[in-house]
Amino acid sequence: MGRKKSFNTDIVLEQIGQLFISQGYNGTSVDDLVKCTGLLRGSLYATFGSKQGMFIAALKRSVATDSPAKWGLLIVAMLEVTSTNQKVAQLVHDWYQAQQTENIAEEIGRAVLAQGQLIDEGVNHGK
Amino acid sequence: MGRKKSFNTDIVLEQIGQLFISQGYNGTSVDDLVKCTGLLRGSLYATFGSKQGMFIAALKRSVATDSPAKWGLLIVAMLEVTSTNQKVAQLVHDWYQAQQTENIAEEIGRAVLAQGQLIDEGVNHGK
DNA sequence: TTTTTATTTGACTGATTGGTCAAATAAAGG
DNA sequence: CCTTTATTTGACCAATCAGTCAAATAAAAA
Repeated sequence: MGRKKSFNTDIVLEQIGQLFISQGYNGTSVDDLVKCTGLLRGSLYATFGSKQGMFIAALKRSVATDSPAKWGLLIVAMLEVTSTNQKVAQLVHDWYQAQQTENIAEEIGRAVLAQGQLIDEGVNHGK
Repeated sequence: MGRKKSFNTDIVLEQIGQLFISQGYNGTSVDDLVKCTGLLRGSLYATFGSKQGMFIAALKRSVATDSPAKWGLLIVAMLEVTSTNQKVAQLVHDWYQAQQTENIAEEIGRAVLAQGQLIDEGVNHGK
């Protein structure tokens, strides 16, 4: 019943996540998200409710699907969103508790260095 | 000659650095910096030229004095500033090259986890 | 076909952003 | 004291921000 959605939510969340990773949360405007998804503001707000809703949806999906984007979004969350958004703080906390990765700190650190263009991501770290 | 500065630049840079660390670069407005330093916009701009100038001055000082704030500012730089500011990219790059810390990635990762309130900073990491 | 429901469209808003600048103020030199 | 130089003050500005909403559109239900 009613009109059909004209886009694939998973693809849109992928695009949103990539933009948040490359520009940060506060460095990304809703206008930026409009341009990168090809949707209009109204559709984005109708679907996700708010900018924080867009971020949370992208973060949830990346964690749920264990996407590689997960690390970037979790880092952005910890540095820019956690302190002002309880829902995100909870999500990150829950992820951390369920975490099995051997050395999370090192994994995160290398993602940060890669974002800063100091190392190439995915390169095997020499002892 | 001329009027004397009414503030201590080192103290102001310390305050600015702390705010950038806790709120991120784009999450911190010049109004925020005005409030936290007690100076007025005009004085901040007369001294540092721009918001980026304020960040760079705080980053340079923290690296030069090897302040503990160094890690937080370098992380904010890598995630939010490096990609749009060549001067900051150069500063971060130069720091990385001169770097001697054994496992930088792990050090950075733990600072990120601490910012996200997932671990306590300075706690000795159990194997 | 008509009604009902869901989505799209994009113009609009009030608040906040980084940055400017003329006037006021204070210190030193003559 | 008067001039010169440096800093402070805070009102102001255009641009951008996140968010809203009435109207248009499209699909299913009756």
